[in-house]
Amino acid sequence: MPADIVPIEPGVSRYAALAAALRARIVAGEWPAGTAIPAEQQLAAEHKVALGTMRRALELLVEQGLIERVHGRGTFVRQSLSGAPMLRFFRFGDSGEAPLSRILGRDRIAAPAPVARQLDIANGTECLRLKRLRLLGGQPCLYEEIWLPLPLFAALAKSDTAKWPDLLYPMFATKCGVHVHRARDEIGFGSLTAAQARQLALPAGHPCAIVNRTAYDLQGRAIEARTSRGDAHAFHYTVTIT
Amino acid sequence: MPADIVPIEPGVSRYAALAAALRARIVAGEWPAGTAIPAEQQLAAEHKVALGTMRRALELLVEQGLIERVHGRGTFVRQSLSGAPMLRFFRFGDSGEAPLSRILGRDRIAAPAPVARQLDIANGTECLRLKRLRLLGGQPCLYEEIWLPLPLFAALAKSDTAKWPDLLYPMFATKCGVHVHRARDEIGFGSLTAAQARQLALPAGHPCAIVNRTAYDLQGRAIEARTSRGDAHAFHYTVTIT
DNA sequence: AAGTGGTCTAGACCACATC
DNA sequence: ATGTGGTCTAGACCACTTG
Repeated sequence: MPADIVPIEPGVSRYAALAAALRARIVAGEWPAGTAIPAEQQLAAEHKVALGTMRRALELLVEQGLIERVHGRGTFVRQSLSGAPMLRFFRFGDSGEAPLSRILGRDRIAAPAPVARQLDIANGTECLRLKRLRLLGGQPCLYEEIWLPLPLFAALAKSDTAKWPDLLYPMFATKCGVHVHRARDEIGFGSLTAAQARQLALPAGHPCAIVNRTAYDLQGRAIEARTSRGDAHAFHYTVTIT
Repeated sequence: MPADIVPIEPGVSRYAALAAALRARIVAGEWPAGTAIPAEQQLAAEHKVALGTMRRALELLVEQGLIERVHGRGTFVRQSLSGAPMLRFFRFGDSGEAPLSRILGRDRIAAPAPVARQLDIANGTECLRLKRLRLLGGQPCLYEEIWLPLPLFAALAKSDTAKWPDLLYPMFATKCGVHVHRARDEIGFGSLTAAQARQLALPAGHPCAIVNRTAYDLQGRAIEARTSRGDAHAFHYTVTIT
């Protein structure tokens, strides 16, 4: 055991400490998303540990979804969530085309208690509230209400929503420096209000699936609260348990 | 590298081959569920590999949910699925009490095409079909239709259903030697037929969550097809994505 | 005290990707 | 040819559980 590096915390394995250290460097932006981090050999030498120990640490970060390893090429910092993960809960008639997005409204408003709790911010903190419709093949399929805590997302308060891209998360990264790394979705069923139903071209009271999302950045801060509603009959999801 | 043991398949790592071999011995019943398998030291010596290689193989089996390792105690073959995993999709008012089960009907009937496909058996194979109500705090909460392929579950064809336990999977193990190891649940949405609604004490046409399950044994054979219906408003499920 | 799994080392060689 | 991650070895020592 190298004597110059002692485990800071008793009861924490060396590889766990290494993983935490590397995680901090990634979060700090030392290696931006998509770039390669140094080779395991070099990292092991830097930290004066055996190769196997460093590999164990990197394995941990892979499990946490922070990095990806590719045989022969290197180890890369993962991109933020960027696909259209909300659509995975629904089966709309079409091919795998990307959904269009139309912003219906945007205002600044104090976070009500449930949203404040979800975002872990003080009750009444000012937020940006978006109303948004998503369309597939010209047909509206999802109606969303999105809350973004305001000091952080100030850059979005005045830009022209008509020019926004169809996917928000990449814009969060470029315009606000917020990288969505993880999200928790809570699924339930309900029925549409008249206003919601109008947007989705469905009758009022129609049954809908409700997905309540909390999105987190690399540091683990909750940075988005979103509620999405879609036709319950289009909902489907598969889970494997063991 | 020991010369007496060559990898059977080119391109398959030694630890993967070891894992497959151990898996086969577990599936064959050499170590029943709940019992400990030999120590990693002994297994490594038996197979003439280094300790690290055997550990890697055991790690694989842990990932597959086949074994559990406990520091200081040993490595154990996991029990079959035995909880009440269907209830995790629903939030019924009560505490964490175990659900009661009432068998409403049982008959032998040829598998229709969708069920045959689900169970991967020939179209028209004879099956046991169960109708079953599950109750929590005296209130009916789930209505289930269960299909079991018949040569395998013959032991259940005549036994008194009134004496069956509230959980089926442990009975599958004791009476039929079938160990449910993995299950795939497909979640959808629909509405109750008049007959279903009557059983659940809900109005006909009431919205319901539909969980279509396929259960598999250790060998990976599909051994149960089940459709469960419950009040859509009681449905809730949480997923984390990364 | 004895036996188990968990951590760590310091090497060697292999397989894959790129230039 | 070079550099990357993946596999494998043969040890040592530590931490936990049980008689």
